[in-house]
Amino acid sequence: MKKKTSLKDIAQEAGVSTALVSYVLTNKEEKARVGQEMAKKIRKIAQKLNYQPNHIARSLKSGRSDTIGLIVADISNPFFGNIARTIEDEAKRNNYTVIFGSSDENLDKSSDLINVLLNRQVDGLILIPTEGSEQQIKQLRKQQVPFVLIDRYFPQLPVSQIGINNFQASYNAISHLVKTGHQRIGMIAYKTALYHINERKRGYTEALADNGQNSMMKLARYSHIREETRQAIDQLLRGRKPADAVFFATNSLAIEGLKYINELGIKVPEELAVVSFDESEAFDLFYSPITFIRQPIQEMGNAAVRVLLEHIRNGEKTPENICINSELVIRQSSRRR
Amino acid sequence: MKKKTSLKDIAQEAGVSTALVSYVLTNKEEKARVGQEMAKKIRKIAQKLNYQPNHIARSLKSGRSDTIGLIVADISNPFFGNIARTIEDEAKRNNYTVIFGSSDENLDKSSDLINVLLNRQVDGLILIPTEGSEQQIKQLRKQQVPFVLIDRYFPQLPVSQIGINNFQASYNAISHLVKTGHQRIGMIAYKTALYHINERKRGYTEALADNGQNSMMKLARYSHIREETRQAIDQLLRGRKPADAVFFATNSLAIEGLKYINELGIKVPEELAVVSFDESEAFDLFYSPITFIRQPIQEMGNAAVRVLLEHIRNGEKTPENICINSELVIRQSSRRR
DNA sequence: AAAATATGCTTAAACGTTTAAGTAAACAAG
DNA sequence: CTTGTTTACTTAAACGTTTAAGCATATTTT
Repeated sequence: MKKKTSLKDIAQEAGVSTALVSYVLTNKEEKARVGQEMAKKIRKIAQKLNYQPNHIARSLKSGRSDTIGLIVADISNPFFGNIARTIEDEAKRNNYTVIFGSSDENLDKSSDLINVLLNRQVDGLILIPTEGSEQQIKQLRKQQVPFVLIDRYFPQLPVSQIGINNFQASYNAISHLVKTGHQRIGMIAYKTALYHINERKRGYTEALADNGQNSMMKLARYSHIREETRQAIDQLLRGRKPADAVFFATNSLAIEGLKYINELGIKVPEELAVVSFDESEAFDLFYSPITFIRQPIQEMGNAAVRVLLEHIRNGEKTPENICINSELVIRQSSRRR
Repeated sequence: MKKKTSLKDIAQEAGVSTALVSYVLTNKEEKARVGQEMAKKIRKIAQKLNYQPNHIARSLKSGRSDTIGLIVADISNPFFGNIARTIEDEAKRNNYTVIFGSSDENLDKSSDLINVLLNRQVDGLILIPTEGSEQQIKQLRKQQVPFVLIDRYFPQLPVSQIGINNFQASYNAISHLVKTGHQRIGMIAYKTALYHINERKRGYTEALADNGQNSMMKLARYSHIREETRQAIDQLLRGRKPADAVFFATNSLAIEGLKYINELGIKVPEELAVVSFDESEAFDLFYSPITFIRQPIQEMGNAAVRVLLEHIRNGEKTPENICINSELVIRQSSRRR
């Protein structure tokens, strides 16, 4: 790679010190009382040599990198991809760059990534934490690294977190299914310690209880999503009293589930109503468009960046918990029976 | 953020110079003939103080950042998300970090991003270039920045590019539709100057010509994908001799198209066979799973990283063009009629 | 006319590393 | 007992910035 022009090159060409060049090119001419003519000359030379400041040198000096690290749980899931996108946009709007990595729901990978990003001197982190990463989070807190969690959160940890009210969203979705005449509503969720998922389960259970219905909760492991989602559906539909509706806790579960429902030739919503958390193009395309809970991705991403920059600039005084409203988008798959 | 421990801190504690510490912690003790005891002591102190090297300082010294920049066309599209993922994995395997941005198919944004990434002293770039970005590419070449293009390419430019044989893939897909008895095969593609898309069109046209069928090509603009895809379908299905099959040039087009096909109540594949480029979860979920052209994302991503690192390490002698085979995944939506 | 101030620049140190070159002491070889 | 070699370290410069402090010279104030 061709060597880039430095302040020194410009200084040489202009016959002045690098300090002067620096003052001019960072618009501190006033403060540094640089002569008008010289300023003009320096700028012209900078232009001619196509000077671009070396961000690394600047960072070393300033101690800031104007970079934030983003760790998502799985970048191949469009939900996280979209979060990444809004975060990148919002960061850029604030003159920050994003370095990112995907933990792929893996604790070691997540730990590695945190280290890599911190070594690159990111000014702060935005995390979609993996199951079991409390220790990593606590460690960050101890090191006083500015960071915020997004999407997933740990209610017992005193750290800044951005999310939705998973309990309420779930409760509303189930209420909707009850109102539309469904009497045997199953749910398929992950077997996990992740709080946000368990809140979704709780919303389901309480809504059913409040309506005098029994819970039919089935769990699948993330690592065995295909087989265990299928098993779950088999169990829900088996027996004398099969489910007449199913609520999926995430888009990935719904997609696996719907594939199987298709294979079984089960008609949605006639035989089985379907509602899912999260969004997916596949939901639009299904012959009976799927009712789903839309998470306000843009607001979440923007809030994460805003809170993080706040922490970076003012030091983390007090954690900020932001809960944004989600929306139930009602479509054909949960039509009144 | 708490100040991290530096070589100086360790040196102080050990009562030696920073140089010695550096030699030990970069495993150059042999070469620098550091005493065994002292080496041990230094390592112990480093451990105790949880020393993590400052990557920025190292970069400034070495001129390398061990970072590669990635610019994708649209991170919210899972196709690009998956490319990003494999690139990040492969880069990490080679001890490189990825900084990324999404150009969102926008020339100015792309130009901005290139600048930001270069200012951060990335060692090289991987680009999914936007339409009309030839000038930016040429500029990079002139600056002798190591870079490779992936997915999209400019055949007339002497730069390294990774892609599939779009012409052949398209030709095969159409041949398959012909073999399965389709006689009026339409195509919906973007109105664009992007070479890879136009190769897909050419594959379609030639395959039809070789089989004595007439072209029914419809174009939509990326910026008006919804309306114009619908128009295109209307046109294909109108008239005395409506299409009996349609070939979509990308997954986004297919998804828009299929939504409309659903709305119209057209039965796939009985009334209309469907084949698409690219993959999508929605294709699996469609009541009649969609036949599609699977791009070897992992191989592409790995190749991009490999070629880029090659260029970074050895200087770009001669551009490398890599063409990887794609695969036609045949399913129900193109069943024999 | 001396003192104060303004103007336009330079010097030098610092950020945290790396690494070639230097040095002092211990030891071996002639 | 000089000379040479080895061992174990230190010094110092460098990467490209930023910025406080310094220093002439010119101009204004008293």
